Amino acid sequence: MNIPSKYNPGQTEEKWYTYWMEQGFFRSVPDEREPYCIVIPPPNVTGVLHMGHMLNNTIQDVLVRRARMQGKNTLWLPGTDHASIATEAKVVARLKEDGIDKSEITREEFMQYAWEWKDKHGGIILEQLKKLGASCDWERTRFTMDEALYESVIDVFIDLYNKGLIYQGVRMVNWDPKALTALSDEEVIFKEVQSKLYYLRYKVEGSDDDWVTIATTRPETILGDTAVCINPNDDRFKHLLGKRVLVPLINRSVPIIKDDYVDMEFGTGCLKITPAHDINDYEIGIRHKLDTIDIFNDNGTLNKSAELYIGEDRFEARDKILEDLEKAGHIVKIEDYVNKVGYSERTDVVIEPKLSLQWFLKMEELAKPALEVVIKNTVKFHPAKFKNTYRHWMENVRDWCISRQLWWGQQIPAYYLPNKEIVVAKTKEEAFELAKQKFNLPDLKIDELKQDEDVLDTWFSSWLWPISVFDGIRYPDNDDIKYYYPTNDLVTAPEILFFWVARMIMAGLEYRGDIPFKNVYLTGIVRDKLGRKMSKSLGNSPDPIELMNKFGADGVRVGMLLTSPAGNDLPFDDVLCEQGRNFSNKIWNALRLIKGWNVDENIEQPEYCFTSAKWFDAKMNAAIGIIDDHFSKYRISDALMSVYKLIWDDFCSWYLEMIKPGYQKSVDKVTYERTIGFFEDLMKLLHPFMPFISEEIWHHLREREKMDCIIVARMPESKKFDKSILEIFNIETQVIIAIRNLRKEKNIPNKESVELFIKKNYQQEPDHAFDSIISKLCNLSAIKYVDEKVAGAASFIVKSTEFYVPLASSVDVEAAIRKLEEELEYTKGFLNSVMKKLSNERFVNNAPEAVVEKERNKQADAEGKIKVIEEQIAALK
RNA sequence: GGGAGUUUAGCUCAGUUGGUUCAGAGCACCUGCCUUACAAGCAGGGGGUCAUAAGUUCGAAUCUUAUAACUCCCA
Repeated sequence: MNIPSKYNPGQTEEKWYTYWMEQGFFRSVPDEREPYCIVIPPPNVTGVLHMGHMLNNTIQDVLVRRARMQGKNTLWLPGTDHASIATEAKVVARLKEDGIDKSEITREEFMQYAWEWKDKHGGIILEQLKKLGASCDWERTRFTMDEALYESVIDVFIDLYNKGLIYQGVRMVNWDPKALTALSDEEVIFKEVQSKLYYLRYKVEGSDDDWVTIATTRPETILGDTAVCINPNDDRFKHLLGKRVLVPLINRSVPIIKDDYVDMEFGTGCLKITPAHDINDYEIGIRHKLDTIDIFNDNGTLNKSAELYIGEDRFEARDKILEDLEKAGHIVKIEDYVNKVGYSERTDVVIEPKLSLQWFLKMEELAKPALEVVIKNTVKFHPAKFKNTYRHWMENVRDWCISRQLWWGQQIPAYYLPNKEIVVAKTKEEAFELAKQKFNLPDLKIDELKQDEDVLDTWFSSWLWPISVFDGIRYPDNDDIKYYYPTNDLVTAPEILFFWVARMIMAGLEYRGDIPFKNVYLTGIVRDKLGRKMSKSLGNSPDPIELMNKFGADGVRVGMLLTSPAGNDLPFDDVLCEQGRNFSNKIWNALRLIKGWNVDENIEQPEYCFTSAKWFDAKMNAAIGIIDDHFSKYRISDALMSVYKLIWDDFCSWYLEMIKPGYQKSVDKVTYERTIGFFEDLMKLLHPFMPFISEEIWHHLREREKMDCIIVARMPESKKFDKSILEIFNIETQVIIAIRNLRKEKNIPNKESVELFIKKNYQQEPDHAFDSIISKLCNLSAIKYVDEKVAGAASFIVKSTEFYVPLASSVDVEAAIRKLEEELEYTKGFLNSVMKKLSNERFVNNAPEAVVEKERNKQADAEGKIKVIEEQIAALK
């Protein structure tokens, strides 16, 4: 057999992915088996694969592959969302390149362009996920604008409207003047900006020279002022109460009011109130029944209500008004000031707080049960610390603004009548009939109905995802939804805990009467080595595809998982993937070793092989128990590390070395078969983490039938095992390590065999089980059990057993004594600490029996050892 | 300003109801080895006042309180 000494993942990975697809191993349809289902957090159609997706989807694939190997009917359902703002921005930009302005084309034409764009670019991420090994059922790929999902969104809107949960209202929204749409709070990024605080003076009405000075960062908004406000406890301004002031330049008379909101320490203690353009001012405006003057157009230019600078951009207007205020003598002073300004996540322009008519969904009633299921652990969060954050949000939830001033998305099914009334219905025809009936308008013509121009927030599609992908909104009793819902696990980032996870729980409870998933695994954020978030602008994100080309998908998967406990950020470093690649190579070489052996059916199994196999069997079963436990707690990194150590340390470094036949010797059939069996089980344990190399090895180990693939093999379960052999082995390894150290110290090459004498003390019976193994690993020519100390030999002590290795060269007695004395001192100190506990009556009386018993054992061990050491020292002297 | 979380080896993190030699793992580091599977490797080794202080307890990395630093969410 000619296997290269370096594993080459590229070809192997592509080969197996294709093969799995051909055999339909990812496909799932309902049957009698227990289902296991994950719906993918739909990536945005505008995106390309980044490190966050890599982490997230690697974890999902691990869970899915494990479930599949546990014999469950496993479905990982892939898909994408339409990302209305981001996609529309891309499409608009593309049209602009072609010289087309969005305002010049119809909605239908625009939608056609958008669909073309989506068909061309929308599937990139999903294709990239295949390279990672994602075992999704691609036949079930869904998109939030697919007909079924689109209609589900509309149905839900109508239903919630009819339940009185959806309403239209004027609200202060985050307005993006470039995208011309409202944004949710989560889509606004606050940045610290070096700006100025302008102190402006307003003349008191009817006075000659009385002035009030206010401070503002946005002087252009004074044109929308409708009051000046002071704190009721502020004695400095008491004399002003009841008076009015004139807004500079336009001389609008506005009242002076008092409100607790005003911070007496900040600025001058006088606050200008612009209800149309500041959320806090808006609330004060409501409390004091102030006028609201909106001075901006939707695109951020000033409108007629501003009286001045009409048609100019808000920032140009700021420059101009400052000049004019200066000339008119209204500027008192200007200070440097750092404040936080909101920017649009999508277009990066400064957000304008703006009053606008939007559609809202009432949250309070929906939030209550959604909070309860998390508090009661019906939906479990991993890690659980996010429960607190979730509760805090759900208890302070605000109504959800669900309308967006865009075209790409589900158009709101609300129709306006000439009489300004609104009807909500699925089609224009239905709306027409409804309108005639409801408002008694027999003469109404269908063309007089005008549908709301706006679309729904993308999250208003995503929150239905675990239901709508199975068409469970339109057909609540279909086989798929009944079988797969509730799904099992959801893997996502904590950043979207609220506006996605929470809302899915609400929708699930509302439309299925049941939670959408049982477990939520929250990943961390992938950062660079310096702890910075990966971003395009910093250019600090590696290209996942290149990484996979360099280290193999298996290697990158391991790299992603090695340092990513749930909920913790992952400081990513290439060396992690390198570690993964090296691990692949280690496994590969274990295969090379075993496949290089000559198997001789005529030889008996040697004792050392029998014992080695017995030990490894126990070791593996113990490890399986640990791995299962890690998985049950969603400790994926720990599970991987357990598999890693089981393969590398226990299997390769210990077991294979133990059974490895000598140069040009053959291995017996029993040992060989046993070893192949172990290797198979190890590959099964590894498969969820490293699907490709494990499948490749699986097929090298034996000739297989077409469908006999590891991806559908049964995961080994922990069987009963002999614990005592593990304990004995631990002691034996100490002996082996001591002999290796001895060889190193004394410069005895491994090729040169030595003898080992063992002196048991305290009537202990020799245990020969591992003698042949120690003999092999340490190249001993003989092991002899003796009753007397061996003079002139190097020695060491394990527990209270003495070991002697006679050496050709003379033993340095001084050094030996020094070493023994050090050990004696340490052991005495240890005994001392044990005795302290045992002589403390309160310890003996209060501590549990088992704990006291253990201390007594420690005492006996230490005393025994001390005696042995002392005897050795005496003998040497 | 309000809330939550974190702090253990150079780095990233484990450490369950306080109780085994409990101070751990991986990586990194140091030393010696190209030993017929693997130098992408083998064998061995060093390294931490468990953020600080006080308290509870027979016993504290673990529980309590205070302090400090950092992170996130909300306003």
